[in-house]
Amino acid sequence: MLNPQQSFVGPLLAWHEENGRHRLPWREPGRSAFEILIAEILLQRTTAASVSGAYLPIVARYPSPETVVAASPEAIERRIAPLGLAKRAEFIRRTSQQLIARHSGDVPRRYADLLELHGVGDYTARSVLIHAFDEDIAAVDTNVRRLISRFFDLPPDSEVLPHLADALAPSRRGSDFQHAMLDFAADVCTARTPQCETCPFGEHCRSSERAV
DNA sequence: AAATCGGGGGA
DNA sequence: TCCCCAGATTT
Repeated sequence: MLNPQQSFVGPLLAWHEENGRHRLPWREPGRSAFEILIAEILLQRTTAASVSGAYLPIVARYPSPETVVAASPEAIERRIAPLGLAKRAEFIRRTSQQLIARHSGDVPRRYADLLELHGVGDYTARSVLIHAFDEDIAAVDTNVRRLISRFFDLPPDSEVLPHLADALAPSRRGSDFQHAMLDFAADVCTARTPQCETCPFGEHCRSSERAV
């Protein structure tokens, strides 16, 4: 019985290197913490494919909290409306106000400070820490929950799942690991018809014996 | 704890 | 048509 680093993390990172969605615009090196925060808010309950079309014009027009606050709320909402959940325009506006008032316009590096931002919950706060500040932790969204619960044969609502995901995050590769879990769950370990036949985990997946 | 927000895409 | 999507806020 291999340990999870050998049976899960290693193959997952290898799969990601070959098959990951590396061209998504918010993953480009050099993105500011604010641009990453905006991406994570736009990605809430919204497919990466959908956000990828709208992201570049938005961060080009609103690259900083100051530019958000200076703009009209209606103009921001018009750009977000095609993605659904249009109240996220107000989330972004209020969060930008908070960043200016309490953090000198910068994105804070502390989890507790991030959580206080309007529109930022546990997942988004962790995502910013992972992708903007290189923390080796994990963020459990619907994709990661599905992947981990299947691979380790745990109930999807298990409370150990976030702790397990954190423990699996490899040193200095938290961002790659998070992207790998998201991409693999979106492309192979999908919600409806997972591609178990071609899954690189094979029988290491503890759900592989059974219909998933 | 449950309701609500939401348009877009895949099966 | 139904289900799902890098969740969080409100009730």
